[in-house]
Amino acid sequence: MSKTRTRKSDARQRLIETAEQLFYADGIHAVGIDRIIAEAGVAKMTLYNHFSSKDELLLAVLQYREEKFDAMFEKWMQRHIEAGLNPLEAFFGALQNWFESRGFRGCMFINSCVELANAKHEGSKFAAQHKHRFQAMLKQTIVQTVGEKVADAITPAIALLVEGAIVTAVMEQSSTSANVAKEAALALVSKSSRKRS
Amino acid sequence: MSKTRTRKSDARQRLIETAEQLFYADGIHAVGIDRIIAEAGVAKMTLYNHFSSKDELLLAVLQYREEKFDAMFEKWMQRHIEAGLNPLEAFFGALQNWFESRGFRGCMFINSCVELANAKHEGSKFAAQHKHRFQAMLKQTIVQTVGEKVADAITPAIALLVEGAIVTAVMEQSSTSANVAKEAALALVSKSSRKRS
DNA sequence: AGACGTAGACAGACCTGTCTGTATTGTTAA
DNA sequence: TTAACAATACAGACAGGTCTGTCTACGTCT
Repeated sequence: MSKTRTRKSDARQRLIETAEQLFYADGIHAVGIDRIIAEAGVAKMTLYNHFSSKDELLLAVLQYREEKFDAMFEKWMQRHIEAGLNPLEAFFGALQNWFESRGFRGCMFINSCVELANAKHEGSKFAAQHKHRFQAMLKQTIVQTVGEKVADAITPAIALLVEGAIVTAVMEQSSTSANVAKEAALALVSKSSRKRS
Repeated sequence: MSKTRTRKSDARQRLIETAEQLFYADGIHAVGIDRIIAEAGVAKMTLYNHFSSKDELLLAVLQYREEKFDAMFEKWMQRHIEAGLNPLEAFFGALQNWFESRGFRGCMFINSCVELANAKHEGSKFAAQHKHRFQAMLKQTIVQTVGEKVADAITPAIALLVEGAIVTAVMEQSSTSANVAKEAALALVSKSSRKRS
């Protein structure tokens, strides 16, 4: 309760959360160690006791970000489902919520890949894996709406719409791409369902 | 013809082309002035005589990149059209050519926006404008295939497919997203044409 | 002579990561 | 209850490198 640590490793979590905000807002290269420790209120040696390098901190940040993002997205989707939307519509509703959330600056995993500029970097690998996991979640959502067969056929295309909507939301500083993607996804669903029913 | 300049401003062009390659391959922050001038074989003062800052060099690079990219893309499309594809199919063929080109690392304009992390930066603004110009070109392509009415309705969605395909090609280190986007675009076209014809 | 280039030292800021020394905590043991 | 100890955290100097941008002095072409 005094000015030093309060529990086992409060400092570690504070570092991760601070770094996540800074990396997301300003980019990885633009944020130095000194700024992270200053804003986290932590000594430099504490950082290097928990993480062997900035890269390792970044990796912990990405893992944390994935958990946090997934939880946030699920919550938004749930709200739309409770409002009576079907799962796929709820997905795009959540996407729009995200685009309109404070400080939105695109997908941290895409951004990290771009900044790292090296597919072999652990951060890039993790980002690629995240995209697979996210697409798996999207596929489950589509399965719930149109069944396994149709979902298999159209999930990759809808995933492209989603990625495109994210990038476009950043570039245009607008959330309208979520709706464009939703309408296109529903069009693909209806076309694909008709063909197979 | 000696070891110094050969014409009016050979050095300037060499700086732009060198910086373009380096910025695209490794990112803006990761590439320092010293490296650019070393690889361009130019003195530092020559750079600062032509450009007042790194940011201004970046802007010149983005302008050059747009011209170069447009020319390259047109050439690829033309080749597919000569092979008998319709304009929209040719567009996606060119997209795939791009994804498979040596050193492909996504869209430099998206990447710049991500790295600059500031929508007010001149580079970000230029990148956003480029996207509008590129989408206008895409729309003209769609008009040629399905007419103005349908094009108006589906161009934004197809643009999302294209952006998504670019990002996915980077993340997955694969060009297959070009085909996924093409099939989805054709599906949207056929659905939209049927509805209106 | 003047325009344009080269080479490279330099300032001042910032970067990552190491190191020393001190303070506060919880646990263990007397 | 209190003394001692190990963990953990703090503050901040430091090394060695990189960054952008400025400056001087010199070369080479028209």
